[in-house]
Amino acid sequence: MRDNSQFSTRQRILGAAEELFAERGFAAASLRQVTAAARVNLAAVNYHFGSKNNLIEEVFRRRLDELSDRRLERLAELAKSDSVTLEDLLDAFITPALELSLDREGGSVFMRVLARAFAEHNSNLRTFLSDNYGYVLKDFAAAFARLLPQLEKQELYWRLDIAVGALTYAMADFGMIKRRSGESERAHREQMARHLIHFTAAGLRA
Amino acid sequence: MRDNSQFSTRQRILGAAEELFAERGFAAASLRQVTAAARVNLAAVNYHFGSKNNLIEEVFRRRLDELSDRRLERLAELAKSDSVTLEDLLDAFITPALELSLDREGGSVFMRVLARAFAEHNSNLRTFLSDNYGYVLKDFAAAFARLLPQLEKQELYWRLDIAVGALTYAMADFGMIKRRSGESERAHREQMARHLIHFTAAGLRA
DNA sequence: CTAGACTTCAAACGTTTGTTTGAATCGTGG
DNA sequence: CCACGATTCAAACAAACGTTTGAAGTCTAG
Repeated sequence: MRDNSQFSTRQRILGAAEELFAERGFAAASLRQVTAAARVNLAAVNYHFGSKNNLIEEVFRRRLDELSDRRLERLAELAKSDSVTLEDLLDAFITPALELSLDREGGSVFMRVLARAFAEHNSNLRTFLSDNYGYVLKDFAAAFARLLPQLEKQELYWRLDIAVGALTYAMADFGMIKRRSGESERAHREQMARHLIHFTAAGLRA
Repeated sequence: MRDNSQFSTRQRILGAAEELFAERGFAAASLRQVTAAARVNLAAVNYHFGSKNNLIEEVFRRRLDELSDRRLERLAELAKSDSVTLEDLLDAFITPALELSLDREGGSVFMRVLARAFAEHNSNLRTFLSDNYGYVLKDFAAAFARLLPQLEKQELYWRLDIAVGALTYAMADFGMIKRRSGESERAHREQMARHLIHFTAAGLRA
């Protein structure tokens, strides 16, 4: 359990909600569990966020605003160069997520929350994420298209879809590979990102 | 909504539960919603299954017993041949899932339920699935190891982990690619499987 | 120091949850 | 045709849910 006692009520709620959403899902994590973990009053959620749904969206906003910016920054940097590889492009997408997941304050937990959102097939959440952060994926898709001109559009979309799946699943640590005993969390995640780029680049080029 | 009126109470509950678990998740789908959709009495769940948790496990058992058998059958067939490719092996794993998802009675829905299970990180569900069906993955992993002898064990496990992620995500139809208007569900899913095998084989070989 | 806004708090609201109960109904073998 | 086990049913249980309330407490600008 993270110790957020030095933070404001708002931040403590967001941190506790993030952890419980990752562990139990959005529906199963109750506001009573969240406020107990954050050591704040139950009514604080509705005071600071209005509703549970708004709290969920705020959990995403807090991380995704920065993550999206960093990804687009890296993409913009690559646009200056004229010898961009597939690996560079994947790196621009993955490294910001890796850095977030290495953040001292529960970034890795958030990647699990993000993966949960993909499982919520018809919910408002998908709409919220697509409306607010869909442009990032669109920009990257365009960059991939320029880098893989031999692929038909439809063919490219299939492969990108599969790639996003692999990325989502892996960054959420849903897999069976456990961190080895002597290995730091950081080293484990960096290896994961390295394998992810290697694997996905090959799949896209195939 | 499927019409299961010709089936027994038990089967109707399993069908309705499968659909609602896929759509809303295990916690958010209530027994009242399930029994209403199945048009049976609320108490029928506890009469036939004992508890909600047992119902959840039974939803998996109903599909996974057969799916696991089919996968291992295909794997056994490949063992007879002496010119097995990576694509053959992936096909042995993917095609049974594809056939299940093309089943008349909601097989495609089940793949979404299965993907939900991966998001349940610490729950009993992961243990239940690993204890009862983990041997399938183990057998396939051994076959992949024989086919990719140049890869170190650890390296292979990384790639298989990523491949399982791509498979899970894609077969659950979590991605953004929608079925084209003129295209049948069957054709869409067959294309998906084809791309999946192609992409994953390249990633494993890379 | 006080007025006024901001924040926290315990308590309660009406719903909904999974589960249990005992009676009613069904279906079949003797 | 009756009896008995299997199934279905409406009703109720305590517990947990998200949300609202109004008072108590905290903090800061004037």
